Amino acid sequence: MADTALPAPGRQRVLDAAAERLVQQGYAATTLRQLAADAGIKAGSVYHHFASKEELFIAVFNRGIEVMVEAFDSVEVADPLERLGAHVRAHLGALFEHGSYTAAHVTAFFTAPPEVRAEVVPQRDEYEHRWNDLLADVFPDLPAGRRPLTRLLLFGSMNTTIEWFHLSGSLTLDDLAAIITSQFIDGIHASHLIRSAR
Amino acid sequence: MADTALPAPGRQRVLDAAAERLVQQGYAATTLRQLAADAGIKAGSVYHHFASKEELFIAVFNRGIEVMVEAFDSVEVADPLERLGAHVRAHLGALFEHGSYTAAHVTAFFTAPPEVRAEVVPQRDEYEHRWNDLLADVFPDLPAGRRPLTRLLLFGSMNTTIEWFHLSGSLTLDDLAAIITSQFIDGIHASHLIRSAR
DNA sequence: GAGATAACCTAACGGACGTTAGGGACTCTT
DNA sequence: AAGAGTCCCTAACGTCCGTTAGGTTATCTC
Repeated sequence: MADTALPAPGRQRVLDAAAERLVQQGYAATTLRQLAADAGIKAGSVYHHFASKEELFIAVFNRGIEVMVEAFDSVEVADPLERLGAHVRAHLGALFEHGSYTAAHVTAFFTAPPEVRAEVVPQRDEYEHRWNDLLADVFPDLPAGRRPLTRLLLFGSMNTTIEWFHLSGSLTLDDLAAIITSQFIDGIHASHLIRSAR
Repeated sequence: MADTALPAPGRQRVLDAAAERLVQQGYAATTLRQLAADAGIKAGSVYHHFASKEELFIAVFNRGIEVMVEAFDSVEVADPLERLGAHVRAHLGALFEHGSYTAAHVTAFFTAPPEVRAEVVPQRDEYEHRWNDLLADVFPDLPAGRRPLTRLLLFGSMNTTIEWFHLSGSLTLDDLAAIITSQFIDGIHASHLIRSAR
C-alpha cells in the first residue's frame, strides 16, 4: 500500500486550507465544500473533526494567535529599544513566515460572526497584554492610559502590511521591521535614514 | 397624500444600507434581500437600480473613495506640517463623520471578489497619488521611492482606527488626529506629550 | 388622452450552502 | 475473535442565495 501523497492528517489539512482560504476570501465566502476539496476529503467528513463551521474557524483564529504568542515569547534581547525592534520583527515573522494562520487571523477576524469572535477574544487579550507590558517596559514615560492607543497604532501599521508586502519583493522582512520600528520610535525624519530607496 | 417617511429615493436607500451592512458583515455575508428590506423594497426590485450585486457594491466602494477625495481636497492650510495634520484629520473625518461609505470601503474592500476590486482600483490610485504628492511636498528629504511605503504605514494606522475608535468615547477625533500626526512625524517620544492620559 | 418611462411588485428558477443520518473500511485493544 | 474507535463515504434535508420574467401602478411627455 503506497503512500497517499497526503502526509498531514485530515484534520490538519482542513485547518491549513481554512487558513489560506480565509486570507483570500474571508469567513462567509469560505465554504466547507471548498475546504474539504482542498484537504482531499468530502464535505460531510469535515464533521468528523469539527462540530460546526464556527468551531473550525475558532480553531484557526486561535492558532493564529498562538503563532503570534510563540513568536513574541521567542524574543530575548536585553537592550529595550533593540528588544522592541525584535518584537516588531517577530510579529511580522508570524504574519509572513510561519504559515497562514496569523495572516488569516489578522485579515478575517472582523469578517467572522460575533459568536466566533467572542470565543477568540480572551486569547487576543493575552497577546495585547504582552505588548502593553512591553511598551511599559521600553517607554516608562508613556502614560499607562496611553499604551493601548499607542499599541493599536503600531498594530495598524504592522498588520496592514499583509495587504501589500510580499516576501518576493526587493524589500526584506528585516528591512521592513527596521523601518517600522524606527518610524514608530522617532518618526518620519529618522525612519527614512534607515535605508534609502535605490 | 402624506409623506411616506422614507425621504431618500430607493436607489440611495439601497446604497446607504449596503454601506452600513458592509462595515459589519463584509461582502459575501451581505445579501440583496437584506439590503432590499433595509431600504423598504423587495429583493427583485434592486435590479431596477443595479444590474447585479457586483455593480451595486462597485458603486458603494467608489462613493467611499469620493468621500475621501472630497475631504482631502477641502483642506487649505499653508504651513506644510500643519497641512499634513489637517489631511490626517480630514481622512479620519471621512471615516467617521461623513456616512458609512468610506468605512465600508476600508473594511470590506479586500473581502470583495477580484472583479469588483479591479473596477475600483483606478479611483483608489487617484487618492493614493494625492497622498504621495502631499508627502513629497511636506517631506522633501523623503526619497521618492520611499513615499508609497511611508504612506502605507500611515494609512495602516489611520484606517484600522475603525476597528476600535468610537466618536462616543472620551477621545475626540481632533485629539486622535493630533496624536496620529505627531506619532507619524516625530515618533512615540513626542506623541505622548500632545495630551496626557488622565 | 395616448404612449413612454420609472419604480416597484410577485413568483419562481437553479444552484449552493451548512448540516445530518447511516454505513463501510481499517486499526487498535482485549 | 470480538468489540470499540477512528476516519471517511454517500445521499439527502431544508434553507437561502443571486437572478429573471412578467405584471401593476403612477408620473411625465407630447
